Order: sequence, then structure tokens, then C-alpha cells
Amino acid sequence: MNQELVERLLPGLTHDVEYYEKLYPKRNLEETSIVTRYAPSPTGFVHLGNLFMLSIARKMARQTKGIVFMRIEDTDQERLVENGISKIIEAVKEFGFTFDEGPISENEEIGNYGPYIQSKRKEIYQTYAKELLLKGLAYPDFTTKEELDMIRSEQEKSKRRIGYYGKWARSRFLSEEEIIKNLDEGKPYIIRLRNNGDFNHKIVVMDAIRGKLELPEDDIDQVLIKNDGLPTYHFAHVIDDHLMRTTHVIRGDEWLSSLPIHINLFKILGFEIPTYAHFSPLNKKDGNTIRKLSKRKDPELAVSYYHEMGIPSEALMLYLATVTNSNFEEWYLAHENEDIDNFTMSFNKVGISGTIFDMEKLLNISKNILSRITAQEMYQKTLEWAKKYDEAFAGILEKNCDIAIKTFNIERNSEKPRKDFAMFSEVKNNIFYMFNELFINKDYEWQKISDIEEIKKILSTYLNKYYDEKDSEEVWFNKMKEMCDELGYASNMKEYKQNPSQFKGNVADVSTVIRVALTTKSRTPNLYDIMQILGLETIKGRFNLVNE
RNA sequence: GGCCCGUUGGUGAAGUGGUUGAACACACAUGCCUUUCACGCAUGCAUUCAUGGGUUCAAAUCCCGUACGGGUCACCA
Repeated sequence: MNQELVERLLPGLTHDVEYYEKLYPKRNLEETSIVTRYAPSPTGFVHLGNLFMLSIARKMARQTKGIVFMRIEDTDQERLVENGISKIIEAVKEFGFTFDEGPISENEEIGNYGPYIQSKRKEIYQTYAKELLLKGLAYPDFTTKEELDMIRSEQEKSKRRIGYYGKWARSRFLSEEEIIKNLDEGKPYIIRLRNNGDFNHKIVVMDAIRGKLELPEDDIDQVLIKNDGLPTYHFAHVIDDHLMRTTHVIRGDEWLSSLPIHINLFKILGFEIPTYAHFSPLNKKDGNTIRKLSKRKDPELAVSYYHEMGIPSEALMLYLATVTNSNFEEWYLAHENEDIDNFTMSFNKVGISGTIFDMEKLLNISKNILSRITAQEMYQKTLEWAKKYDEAFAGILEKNCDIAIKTFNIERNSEKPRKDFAMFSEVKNNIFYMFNELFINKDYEWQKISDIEEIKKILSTYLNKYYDEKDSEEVWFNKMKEMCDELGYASNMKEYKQNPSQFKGNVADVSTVIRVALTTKSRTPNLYDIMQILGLETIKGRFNLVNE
């Protein structure tokens, strides 16, 4: 196509292809270094899949002394969300992710291969499109949406493969005169690839995760530049990842079927093809069916969900790592104190069948993590969470800092720490009884001894005759047994088991009465510790409440 | 419908033709320990790798068909 007409189609371009090739030279890195990217749309929404992809991207880059950058894919003007970029940066930072290159705020960026926002790269894409037009490898298309629909329905009727290709690609055959005429009439147009591919011809691609892939060659005249002058994803991906010198494209497997398009474009443009790594999506079991996690149906898809629930980000990262690399979990169990960065991840250990998201397992990982931190840290983190999501509780925690830390410390520093908490959002319900402000629930979980008169008798006997705040745990324990003997309960479990009918119950039943009276719950951490923290006055008060 | 990808217990999975009697972890069940719970310990939990055929002395592992699940066929990414 002649120069003049091309410039009419894509006006105002000041540089040529050579210019950009020189502007973005090959990166000066080791041969084996991986350059990869995180390429979200600026919707502000970060979902688990994104995080999943990002965690492996960063891991692979770090492991090979490479680069991981962020590129904003905003070629769809309809998807823009206000402050979408900062929202993404913030969300991702919560998990400790920062980038070597890319946007660092709504208007600033770092790195020498930018701009990293696609809408700001319009000229670059158009310059390459111009090159293709000049070579006759692209052409303008004036077909309207209605006409495209007609082509499609014709194809459906005659059971042909659907798409704009071969003889169906009518605008391919437009003469220069016809193009000029359309332009004069002011008809809107797009730029399409003049594709000489053959659908019946197979191409072979080595995917880093899936291995050998055999796919039909692309023969569709793909849209390169849309009516608004911006490129399609396909064109932008190829140009960007070439100019940004990406070595590895890590993405979800929903892209697998458009891989031939991308391979084709790389070849036509004469670019080196990067290594692709296609991940399976995170699924969910919904009744009997398995489906991809969905934004609308599954709140756990949004990473903000984990913040709200107070699931520590380390837990999520660990969970994702176990799901990502099949041999990670084993490694982690053997190297609990080591930095995760010491684990060597590899693409070929990544599973290819879709993973079912397992909340149960995530919570277990979380429990382990939270059981190993100090009471002080537990307090800080709970407070931090509460300040954001439960201000009233935050106030109580701050006011009762001492009680809270002591409570978190019960059976924590032992070799076998308690695993009571999986998320910060359940702390309040688990230990509310430690705070008088929260002790309004009188829904007592009485167990074997449920007769209220008997309960009252036990409580008053205990308080008047046996309980002394100053007792050591051992003495305290012995006194409990003494009381059992007095009231007709077995103080010795073995004796009780041999002859249960001789007693009204056993020491466990009696201590449960005290436990429930103090906490309303039958399951709590060590009772002695709880009583020490509550103090005599509170204990008296709680016993009185039972009497009312 | 075309094209592509996948299928090992309730879940994540190990496994790349022969020490696999199918690891390990989570979940579940039972027992022990224990004044509750939690922790811990012990034991159990796929006679079989979606299914049918084939290759082989030998197959979860290789080949073909079938079923089921997923993805994709836009001027969305």
C-alpha cells in the first residue's frame, strides 16, 4: 500500500519502527534470567488468580536474577475504574509485592521500557501497524457491526467455521480507490491483519508448564487497531512483550486458544517468541459441579476478602505456593524456619489440571502461622485488623491490652502451641469472655451437670471454701479435687472410670461447671490461666450472674 | 457446533514403563493422653489411577476410541 494512503489511515506518527527497536534495547541480563510481567486491567479488582500468577512471576524472576514488571492493560476504555491503578498497587503491596518496573502511582512509573500503561503507547502500536500496512500485511476494514453479524449467521447456516478469514474477509479485496472513497465519506475503520495462515496446518509450541502443544495455525484476519485507535489485546501483547524484552509470558489458560494468534503475530513481525507458561484456573466445588471461581458468586475470589476476614497474607502466599508447585509443601515442612525464597520453583512441577480452591487447607496453614507468632505480635495484628474492620473491638483491645496479651499467651510458648485462631475476625468470638465489656451473652453451654441448684452449690462452695487467687496451679488443682470429694464427685479419673455409679460425676464435670460459669463456653484454653487473668472480682461477678 | 486442554481417595497431590503392597499434607473416623478444648501420639481411610480396547514379559505411566469436566471462538482482556 502506498505511503500517502497509509499516512492518511494512521496520521501523525513521528517515529519509525527502527526508532523503537533502538529505544528499547535487549536487556543486559544473564542468559538464564527470566523477564516476566504482571499485566492487569486497571479495574482495581485483584483476584486470587492474579495473585497466584503474580507470586510465581516474582518467584521465577527473583530466582533467576531477572525482572518482573507491571504493565497496565487498559486498551478497553469501557473498563476503566477511577484510581484503578493505585488500588491494584495497594492491594498487591499488602502481600509484600512490589515491582522492578512499572507504575508506582496513578501518574508515576519507574523503569526504562515504559510507558507501562498501554493507552500511553498508542503511537508505538500504530507505528508497527503502519509498517504492516506498508508491507501489504495489513489493511483497513470498513465493515460495520451489522455486516459482521450477517457474515457470522451465513457461516452458521452453512456450518462453516466462524470468523473473518479467507474469502469471508471482504475488505481484504478492497482496491485503493475504494479505500479512498470510504475515507472521503468519513466511514469509520479498523486495521486488520492480512493473514496468510492455514487453519489445517498445525503449529507446535512448547509451553513451560504443559509441554508440547499442537494447535491449528491462525488464519483469521485479526483486528490490530480498533476504531478508537487503540490496539487489541493480541497486538498490544505482541508489541509490548517484544519491546519490553519479556522472556516468559505467564498467564491463565483461558489464553491457550488464542496462542496461535500470538505466535502468528510474532512470526509476521519478525520478533523472537517468548516462552509461554499457561496456568490452570482456580476452581470451586459448587454442589456436585466444579467451576471456575466467579467474581459474582464467590467472595473469596477477591483478595480484599482475605483482608476482611483477617487471614494473614503469609498464609495465603503459602497456600498458593503449595498449590502452585507440587513439591513445595514437602520442602516447607522440612525447612520450616527457612525463607521461602530458598525454595526453587520450576514450571514443570506446576499442575495442569485445574485446582479446586480449598479454604479448609488455607485455614489450617493460617492456624499454624498464628500459633507460632508471639502473643505480642498476635495482639498487634489483631488490633491492626480490628481498627479497620471492628472499631468497637479495637477500642476494647486497646483498653485491655494487658488482658489481651496474657490471654493470647495461654499455652502459646509451649512446644505444642494452641491452634485457636485461623483468622483475626474470629478472635472476638473466641475470647470475648475475657472482657467484661463483651460478657453480655448468658447462653451457658452446661454439660453433664445442668441442674441449676447443683451448679449454684458447686460455685458457692468453690468460692467460699476452696478458691484462692494466690494458689499455684498445682495447689489450685488439688483444691478442686478436695471439693469433689466433699460434694460426692470423683477426684480421681481412674477410680471414676472403674466405678462410675459410685459418684455423682467426676472432677472434669465439676471443673466444666466453673469453666462455663466464667466463660459460657465448654471449650476454652486452660482454666487456671483464665482465672488468673480474670481476677477475683470478675470471677465473683460472673458467679453472681449465674445465680440471678 | 469447530478448535484446544484436562481426568490418580472428600481436597491439594507424588508418580515420566519394573523396590508403588499408589508417597506426603489437609479433611474425616476411632483409640490413647487429658479436669474441657486445643496440642501430641497411634491406627484406619483409592484392591486401584474416568472408561473401553491395544502395544509390552511388565502400564497410573505409551497409542487409539468413548464419556465427563473446563476453556475459547469480539473493534474484552
